[in-house]
Amino acid sequence: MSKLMRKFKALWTETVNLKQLSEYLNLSQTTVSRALNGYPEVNETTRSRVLKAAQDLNYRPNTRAKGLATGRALAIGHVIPVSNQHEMVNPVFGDFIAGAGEAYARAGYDMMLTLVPDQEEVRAYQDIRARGTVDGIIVHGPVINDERIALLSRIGLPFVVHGRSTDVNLPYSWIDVNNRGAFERGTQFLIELGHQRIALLNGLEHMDFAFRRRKGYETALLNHGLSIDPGLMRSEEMTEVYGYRAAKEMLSREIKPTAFVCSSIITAIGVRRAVHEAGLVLARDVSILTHDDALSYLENGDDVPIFTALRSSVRYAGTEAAEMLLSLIAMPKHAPKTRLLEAELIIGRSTGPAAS
Amino acid sequence: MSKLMRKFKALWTETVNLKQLSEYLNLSQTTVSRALNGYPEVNETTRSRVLKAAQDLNYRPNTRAKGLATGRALAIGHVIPVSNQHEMVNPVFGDFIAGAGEAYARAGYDMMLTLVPDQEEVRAYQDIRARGTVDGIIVHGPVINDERIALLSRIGLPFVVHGRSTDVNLPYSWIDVNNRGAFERGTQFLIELGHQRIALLNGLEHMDFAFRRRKGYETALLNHGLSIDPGLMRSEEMTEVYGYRAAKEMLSREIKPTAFVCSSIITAIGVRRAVHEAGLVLARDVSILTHDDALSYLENGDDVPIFTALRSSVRYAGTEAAEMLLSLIAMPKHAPKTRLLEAELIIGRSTGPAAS
DNA sequence: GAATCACTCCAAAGCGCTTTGGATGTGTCA
DNA sequence: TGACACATCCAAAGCGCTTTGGAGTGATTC
Repeated sequence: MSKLMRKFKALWTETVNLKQLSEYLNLSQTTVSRALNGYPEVNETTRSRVLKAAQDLNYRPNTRAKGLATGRALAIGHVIPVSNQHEMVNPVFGDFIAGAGEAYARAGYDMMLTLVPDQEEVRAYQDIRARGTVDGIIVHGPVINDERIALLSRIGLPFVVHGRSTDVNLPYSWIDVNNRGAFERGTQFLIELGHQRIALLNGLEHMDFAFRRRKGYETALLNHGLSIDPGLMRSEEMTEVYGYRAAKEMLSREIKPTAFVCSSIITAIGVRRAVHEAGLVLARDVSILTHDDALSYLENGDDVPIFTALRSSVRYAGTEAAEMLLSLIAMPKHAPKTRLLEAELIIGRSTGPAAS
Repeated sequence: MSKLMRKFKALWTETVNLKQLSEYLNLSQTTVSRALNGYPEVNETTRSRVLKAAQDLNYRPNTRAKGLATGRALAIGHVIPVSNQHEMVNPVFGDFIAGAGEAYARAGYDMMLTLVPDQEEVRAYQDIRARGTVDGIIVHGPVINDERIALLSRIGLPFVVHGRSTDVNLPYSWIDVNNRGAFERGTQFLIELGHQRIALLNGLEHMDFAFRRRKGYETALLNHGLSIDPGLMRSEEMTEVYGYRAAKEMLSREIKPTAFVCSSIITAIGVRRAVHEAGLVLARDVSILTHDDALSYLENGDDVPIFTALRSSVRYAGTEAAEMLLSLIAMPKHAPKTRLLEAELIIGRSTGPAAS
């Protein structure tokens, strides 16, 4: 090990910057930078010298400086709306992030999180844009007629929506599950099992996904000549207690529903609790069908699914969304991309023919 | 509106930078910068002129440039280890982040997420340090004798651990629940109800929290002259199916456990399913006690808790961790801070006297 | 032999901000 | 009146990188 190298080696845990690296190599910063970034105008032998030295001295380019110079941030923002009334963190978020994170890691991008109270949305997005910390963002939790879409288009920040927004007519990029189709299919499945009184325990219906699910549910009922009974429909934050309470109430009626369609496994678990407590048997007396985001910590059984479910991996959606956004950033003038995922109907042990 | 102002107003959705702002004001960049950052050497009337103009022109300092100049990133990193064997995203993560995010927002910090495969940890942390994207990090999911702590101390990046690491003797900052104390107390509670055969469905015990919980559980047993039966102890990823399977197996034995201590509500839900399926009645035939992270989407009932639980809000822990880290960054030469949170014992409807 | 070219390399400008080290003007005191 | 402090402002350097516009070699071509 040369003297010079030792001198630099001493800095090992410190940060070596481009200047130091180029001094060590007796090359200009220009050449070193080009060698590292794969530009052609540098001799291959020098390039490998540079690469070796960078490795040895543990060189990492400073992200901020690089960003300043290139105008790109090499980071993607995830903006999660937090409502003051509903202080709930979307349980789906962790898995989505995990999926997206993989894609970012592959592409060398960082992931930036911002929690935005829903009154401050406009301000927040402008902030993000102006401060230039990210090259694009993923929009979470779209509602019906979501104004963020117009805003983001206007300020020209690339974005992909996880979900869609009914009543927004601008073109924009999104990835979504076919919620309507899935719930129509699921409901139909129950109808074909002979169920006539099917309850819907939906999420908050100003959220676009929940709105679509209700449409699907209603479509199936109408298609089979069943009437839509508002008394059998609920729309709330999808907690366990919500499922429990709603089911308990409905099951205490004179005329009970024979099946429940839930928007979340967690809610379905609550329904199951109410069913047990009422002394009823699942799949025999009462059927449950639920949407299943295939969350890693909440898998729906294993070989034998617990609940009959409409399954769609939110983690996969995360990876896909990330990749869509990255390619959007790479080709800014490209038309918006969209992607509709189909949910799979999984037959589990929570459904059976309607009790006669 | 002046001509000049209109010219700038046109840029509204564009970004106005310091130079443009200072030209608009006929002031130097220095003065404008100082005015905005509250330095004393600027006339109060000019300062308010500047502030007004910044507001009008919608000026936001570019984060990267600011970071380059100041050496601070104004961002905190959250590093989540992802194991290849266990592709699970910690369900606790969302709530923790929500809590931390609040603190960051108040302090004007951004939040940066990095998913790190566990073989690449050393490299990843050095990367983070060298690239300078964050001023400090929160370490998630500490294991026993976690080598990240030594690494981070060595490279001199401020950090706070969410949890602790047994067998690490360096001083470091952490915030943790008193897992051992909580599980000792919980187990003792069951013993006092007359339970003798108490099963433990723990998380993965190389994780520090799980290790501590087992210690607490064992301590309580030993304190009351009960023996430790490895046949009643499990250590796995805390899923619903895990709880179900383990409980189902144990309840099919000749000599059944009369109570279960679970490390997660999700696992407890699985146990409950097995209990029902075995035709047993909760709290009468079998008791369940669980740790409860008070997750927003998985609340343990409402006024009447479903499960008797050791409750500790992970969201609160997030806020506290963030604030600890921020103050650590503000005062770098300060001694490490530590914070031990006590879990609250909540009596729910899942426990009762041991069946005789 | 001069002109051209490809190949390597470099000096310096610039990204948008902070901050150092003055410069200028104003008031105060002897 | 001059000396000094104080208040207010500015020019320019610097943060670590990329990138533009050459410069210096040999080798090739006519």
